[in-house]
Amino acid sequence: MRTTIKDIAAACHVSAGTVDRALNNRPGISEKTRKKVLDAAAEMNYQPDFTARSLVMGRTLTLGVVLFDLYNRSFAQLMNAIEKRARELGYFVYITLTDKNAQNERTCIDYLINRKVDGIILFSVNKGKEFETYLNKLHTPVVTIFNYISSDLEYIGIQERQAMKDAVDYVASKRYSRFIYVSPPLAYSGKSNIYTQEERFQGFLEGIQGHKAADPLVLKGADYLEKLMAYPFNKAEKTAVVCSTDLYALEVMNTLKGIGIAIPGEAGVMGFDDIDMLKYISPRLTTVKYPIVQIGEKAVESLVHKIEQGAFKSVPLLGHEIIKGESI
Amino acid sequence: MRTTIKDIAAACHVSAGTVDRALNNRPGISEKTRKKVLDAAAEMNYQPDFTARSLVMGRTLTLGVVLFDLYNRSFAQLMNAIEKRARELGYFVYITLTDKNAQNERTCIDYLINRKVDGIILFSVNKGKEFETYLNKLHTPVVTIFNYISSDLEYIGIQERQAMKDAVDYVASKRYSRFIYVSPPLAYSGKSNIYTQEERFQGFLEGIQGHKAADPLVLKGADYLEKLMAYPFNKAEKTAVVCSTDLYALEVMNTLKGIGIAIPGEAGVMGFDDIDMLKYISPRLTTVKYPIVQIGEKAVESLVHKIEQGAFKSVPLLGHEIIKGESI
DNA sequence: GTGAAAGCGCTAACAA
DNA sequence: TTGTTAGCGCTTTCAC
Repeated sequence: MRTTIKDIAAACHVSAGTVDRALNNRPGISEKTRKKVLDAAAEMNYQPDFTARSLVMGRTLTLGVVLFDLYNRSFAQLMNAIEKRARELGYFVYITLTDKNAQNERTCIDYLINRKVDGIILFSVNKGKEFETYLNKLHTPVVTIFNYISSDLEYIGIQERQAMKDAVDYVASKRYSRFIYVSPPLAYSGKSNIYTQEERFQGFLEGIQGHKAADPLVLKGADYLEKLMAYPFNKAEKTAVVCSTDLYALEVMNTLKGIGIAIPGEAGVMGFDDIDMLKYISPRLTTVKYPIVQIGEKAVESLVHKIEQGAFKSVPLLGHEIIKGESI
Repeated sequence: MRTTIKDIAAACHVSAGTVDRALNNRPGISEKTRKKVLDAAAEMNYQPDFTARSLVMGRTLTLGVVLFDLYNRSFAQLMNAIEKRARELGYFVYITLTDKNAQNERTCIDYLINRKVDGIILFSVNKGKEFETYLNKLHTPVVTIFNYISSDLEYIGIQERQAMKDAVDYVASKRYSRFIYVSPPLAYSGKSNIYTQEERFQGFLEGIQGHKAADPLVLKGADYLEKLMAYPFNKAEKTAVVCSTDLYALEVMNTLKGIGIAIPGEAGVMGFDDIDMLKYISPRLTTVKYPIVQIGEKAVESLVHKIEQGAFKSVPLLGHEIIKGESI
């Protein structure tokens, strides 16, 4: 059996309370007994049982993360940052993946609550009043990232809309007269929380409004590549394909290359995310970069602040930057 | 306050024991009271407290994963697979990232133990007798992946050596007369557990032995790209650059492109891992594919089998396959 | 079939 | 300064 506080108490001929005082640096104990207990604990290789501690304290020193999956590079980087910062602050991390399934997401959150996590970092596909109420009744702090849910909930992210608008401005400065917007998730509009995608789309619309371009072709849904192949690209009127994430942009580039459209000669491609793999891909994708690692870190910090100090450390929307590649 | 078993007991005028019997489908309770309790529980929105249950049962239904980081694509895919399978089997997953720091890794394992995880999936940088003893004293099942530690510990992986040997055979079939091997982690030989890297290297050595090639240039350490640039590539004697992972292969390709060496004209490049990003990169990297998702799934299944049935579900080394690209 | 009581390992309030 | 006691919410044993 593992050494318990009782074993130490017996070995030192003191009570469990005293052992607790020594072990956890609590006041009201003499240096002498403290040392005696500490020595015994070390010798007996005592390791505290967090399960028991959690039960009595009602805290677990654990954060729950609810994410779609780890396929997207950004998610992996995000998760990495969260785990790192959390452990620096003394917290463990439960990772739960929802596969973008709303029902699944609810189950994940429920389970995290049952396991008494001290806080939750939530990248949600759920949204709406009912869900909001549910979250607020949790009595467990939640910080949302990327997909905004409501102003009642702490949120950390970037100015998605402005970022995409800036991207479009940049594209326009390169004299493109026709625009295609690629964002398959928009097909889930209304059904799922795709706030981030919707904001980017709005930013795109606002962006092209400023420039006298033809009505854009908007590609929502999984068949975007087929639609793209049917599009009449032509050198006289250069077309810019603006994508809501780098992954789509890469697919677009592959497809265009496949049908012999020169990039950026005939068509320009704009991404969003600046995933780290881009450096191996040519032409270098022009994209929007934002501080994904910081988002993870700030989310943890704000959440822990709430847990320990009672209030979130509110974080202003973080900045972004156009990475000028060769694809536009 | 959350509804507890006591609340239900009070509401139903029964004892806590009876509620427990009803809730957990235990025998020794009439259908009538069971229904009454279940109804009350549903109505009162009862959610069991895992912390308390864990304390008394000594089990947490939680698996701990110890990984380097999530930067490598394969790790992210692996983690994704582990979480998915684990939750299918009713387990939650603690993710802990070690940054390849041996000390850190020990701390992670210790903490996981204190939190009473039911099992650990370990991708270790530690190794050696002392570490082995430590792991064996844990009384918590451990399954190791990739970096083999000892035959006393469950291990899931592929035939790394044979896989690299096959890769070299394939390369040789393409009439390369000179070989460079790239594996920066080999610089940590002896210091860190780099079993996987060492096996691949051995496979490489065994591989070229069969083919009358000149002594290979082996690039260990972080300066592999500089060394590569200084290498006298020449068209008459084609050189194959065999890399221990795709990430190095991509760096190599970037560097070679940078100095104007044609691939595969002057130099061939061979990878290992088949990360999913390859499909966006040209020339298509020739590489070795292995079932990373399966490794994650099998690790979970074997571990859970051990936890629940008392014995690991021993898994034979999984297969691999050469993906024929255009880089060799 | 059900209730009462003990206890998992720890913390915290109150006595001494 | 120290010991004692009473839980945290649940499971489990043993009476009845």
